[in-house]
Amino acid sequence: MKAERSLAEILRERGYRLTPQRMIVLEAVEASDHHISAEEIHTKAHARYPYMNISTVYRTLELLKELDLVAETDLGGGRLVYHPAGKAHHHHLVCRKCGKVQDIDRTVFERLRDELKDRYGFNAEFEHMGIFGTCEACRGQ
Amino acid sequence: MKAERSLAEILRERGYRLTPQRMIVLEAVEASDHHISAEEIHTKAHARYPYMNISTVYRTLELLKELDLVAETDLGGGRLVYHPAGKAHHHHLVCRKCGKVQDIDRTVFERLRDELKDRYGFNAEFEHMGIFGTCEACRGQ
DNA sequence: AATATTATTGCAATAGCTTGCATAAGCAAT
DNA sequence: ATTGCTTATGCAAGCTATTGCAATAATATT
Repeated sequence: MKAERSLAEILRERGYRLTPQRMIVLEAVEASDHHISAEEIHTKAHARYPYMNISTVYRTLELLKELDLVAETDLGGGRLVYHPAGKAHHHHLVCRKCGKVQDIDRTVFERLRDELKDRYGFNAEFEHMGIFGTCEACRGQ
Repeated sequence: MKAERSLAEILRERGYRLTPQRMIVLEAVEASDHHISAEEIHTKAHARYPYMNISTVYRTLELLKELDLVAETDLGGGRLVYHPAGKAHHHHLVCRKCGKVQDIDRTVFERLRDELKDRYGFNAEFEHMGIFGTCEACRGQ
């Protein structure tokens, strides 16, 4: 059982402040059932709370990433998308042809991580990777 | 021995045209000894040939990627960089702390590629990946 | 060599995201 | 509750990259 810690608590112990904007951005990401873009977050958040600027949305997302509350992924389409961090699936196979996104387990990267560590002493961050390619259905063009 | 095929030839057999702009962009990438940004390419190319617009540079780079003559990589810093394709090294370990970039062999991704293929039927493109993390020297902060 | 066809370019507008700076507001101490 | 310190926000400007469209230029045909 993981203790639920409030956003206020998490922020304050690092010297950050709780603001309505931060609460609302986080809630918007958590409320969304799909990967949501910054623009969508802004639209939703602004409807609830008019004092909500797009640059604040971006800055808040940056902060929530740092706090490991939100994850950012590039699924193509020229915009980054966001979802709550800490879910089971951690990577995304993105088909260039049909656009389908399949979520996969993080474990597939573990062997590669180890190899980069052993061979180059490099500590790679493989989190919420968008992996582009061609899905099974689209194989033969 | 690989036969050298001219740019004109490669373009024409696909229905594309040879233009001074295309020649000069390709030469700028090939002449550069490091990863070069679109803006740098534009500056160099414009000096040689005044009829050279930044949007043409971007469109030409897109084309040269498709022709496998040029590779694009995200090494951070908010801009994409380009280099001639088909060199031995294919991926790049980018240290978030000191910014050092270490080029590595493509083979490290082969096992992962196979695994994604076997488990999900997914044909992943792992080419010229920028892999972010922490290098050996920066390990202990 | 001139003409027709169609790919390509330049320009300007636009999209997504970031940043500097003055103002506003959260928090701690009184 | 008020004050003071410092973080956070809004605004506007700026950066990298993309796109629609009219003008231009490369190729194939005559």
